[in-house]
Amino acid sequence: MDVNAFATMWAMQVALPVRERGSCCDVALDIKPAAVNAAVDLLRLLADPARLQMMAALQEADQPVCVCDFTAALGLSQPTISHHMGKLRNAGLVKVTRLGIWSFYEIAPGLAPAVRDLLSSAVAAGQATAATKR
Amino acid sequence: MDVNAFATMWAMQVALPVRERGSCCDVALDIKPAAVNAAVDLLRLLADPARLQMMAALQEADQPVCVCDFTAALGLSQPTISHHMGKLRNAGLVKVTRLGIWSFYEIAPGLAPAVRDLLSSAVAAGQATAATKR
DNA sequence: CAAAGGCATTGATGGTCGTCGATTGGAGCT
DNA sequence: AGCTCCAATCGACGACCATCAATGCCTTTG
Repeated sequence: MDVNAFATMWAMQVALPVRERGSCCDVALDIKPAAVNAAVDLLRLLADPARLQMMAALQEADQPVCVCDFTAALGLSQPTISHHMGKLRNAGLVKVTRLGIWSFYEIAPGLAPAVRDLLSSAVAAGQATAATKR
Repeated sequence: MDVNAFATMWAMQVALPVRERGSCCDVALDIKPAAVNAAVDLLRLLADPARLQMMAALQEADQPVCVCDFTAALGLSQPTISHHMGKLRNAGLVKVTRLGIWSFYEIAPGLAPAVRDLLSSAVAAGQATAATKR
């Protein structure tokens, strides 16, 4: 039942189907708290321009990417990039391999497909809303 | 090319394919800044336990949901719920219809499918990572 | 009309996070 | 050894945000 049917019943003075005055408060929050916290942590990790762009670039890159590449591409200082990478690395989203002086980052091999889908959906949704907001 | 081939070439003292000392900094950040900002805004909206659970509940609900339902279900004060709902409403994610003294919320009818996919992916990724972290 | 209930708004507060400068630790080159 | 380069860590500052108490608006009920 949509809200139009709701309003129609209201106009017809028909009793509300479930809810009456004072009989509030029954919603189905059927997601486990642990899953909610995990989802929120993932979303907060991606909810940053630098981290989102780095993750998107790593997902489309066919080679591991050096840190120094990101510093110039994003216009951020090296400690900031390292700080963001540390968060992604600590969360298990990326894998680092030190090679000589450089540190090369790539998407973690064992990353859950759902997380990859989340990343893809995020960029797709961003492009969609950016197109409509124009 | 994966990082193993990278390391192999390094051990064999083969010259690095593209990168040499001092020739850093070339990555493809092929996402428009507007899309990045839109995606980040969306992610930050969903990166909150209350908002994520409310959006997930609205997406699975077959009826518009009253505000008072969320206040009790989430254990938050009424101004806090209203504050979160104001953000979701301002972003165009939900639609509100006042009916008497109650305000009923539902997913915005014209919401882009990509955004719905993002929401679904978020809960799926949260459940997946919560299962692996166990 | 007066009272009560539900929701939105405001103001204030405490905590979190992004950013950068400075420093440290390695690794290669001379 | 000494120098240079890159990356990670530390400390600090500034901004943003989630939360709640108080208030006001609107609607319904008595």
